[in-house]
Amino acid sequence: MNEALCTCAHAADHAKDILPNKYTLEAAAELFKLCSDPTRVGILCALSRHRLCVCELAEVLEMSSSAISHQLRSLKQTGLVRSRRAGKSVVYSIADPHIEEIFNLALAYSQEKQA
Amino acid sequence: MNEALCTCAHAADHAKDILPNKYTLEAAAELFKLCSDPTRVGILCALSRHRLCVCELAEVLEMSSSAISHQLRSLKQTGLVRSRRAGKSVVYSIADPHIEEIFNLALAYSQEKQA
DNA sequence: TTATCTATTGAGCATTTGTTCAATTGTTAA
DNA sequence: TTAACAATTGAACAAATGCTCAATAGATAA
Repeated sequence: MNEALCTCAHAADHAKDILPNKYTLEAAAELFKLCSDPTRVGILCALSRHRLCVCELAEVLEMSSSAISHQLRSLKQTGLVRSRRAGKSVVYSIADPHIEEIFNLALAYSQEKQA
Repeated sequence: MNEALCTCAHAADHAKDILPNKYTLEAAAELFKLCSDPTRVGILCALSRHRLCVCELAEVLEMSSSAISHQLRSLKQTGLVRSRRAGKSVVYSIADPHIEEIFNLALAYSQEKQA
């Protein structure tokens, strides 16, 4: 930040021009952050095949309902999942198919690279 | 975890069967985590157009070389970027075009949603 | 050699994150 | 109504994160 200006050739000038603004960078980071935790990845992965209630998700991921519920909260707040009450249960599903596409692409990549 | 078993209908059984294993979920999360910080998003975004050295990146993103260098370290360790020394400078570039694709998809989405 | 520019590294520190636990709210059935 | 199941919430706390600052290393030129 408070450093002497770089004396490298200025490809930087063009890079700076085309860099998306701060808010776009933050929005993209925010989107990725939602997928940056194994628990949330598991939730999104499970929901991309089935609508599931909280306790089902808890069972699938072998975690407490409370932990799942906390994570669902962030996913819902940012519009990645939606919920609907069904009797005692609350059923969650993926809200944005666009996200699902990006998500599955990355998941396939990870699965492939692992092998 | 130590809770009474869910008595919901068992769509959970199938969901559990097709859920990728723990390591795949962690690998996917790890991949997303690298893109989950505005600084790293900015770095990847800039590098997807130009090869740039550390101090150029510092200039583009208006941050200290030290901060940039720290972030480049994680990006390099996980194989998203590569580096090459060029005189006093070290020039970084995107290592994996597959990642670039996923990344740009998410960036476009964020940019669109913002408008 | 010394001086200068560039990059990396590690310690320190404030902030954020993800979980557990306990309490509470919603819904249904006895 | 009361009891049981399902979900949410908030406090607490350990772990991880991302920065700054200062020291160090690498490369080049005087």
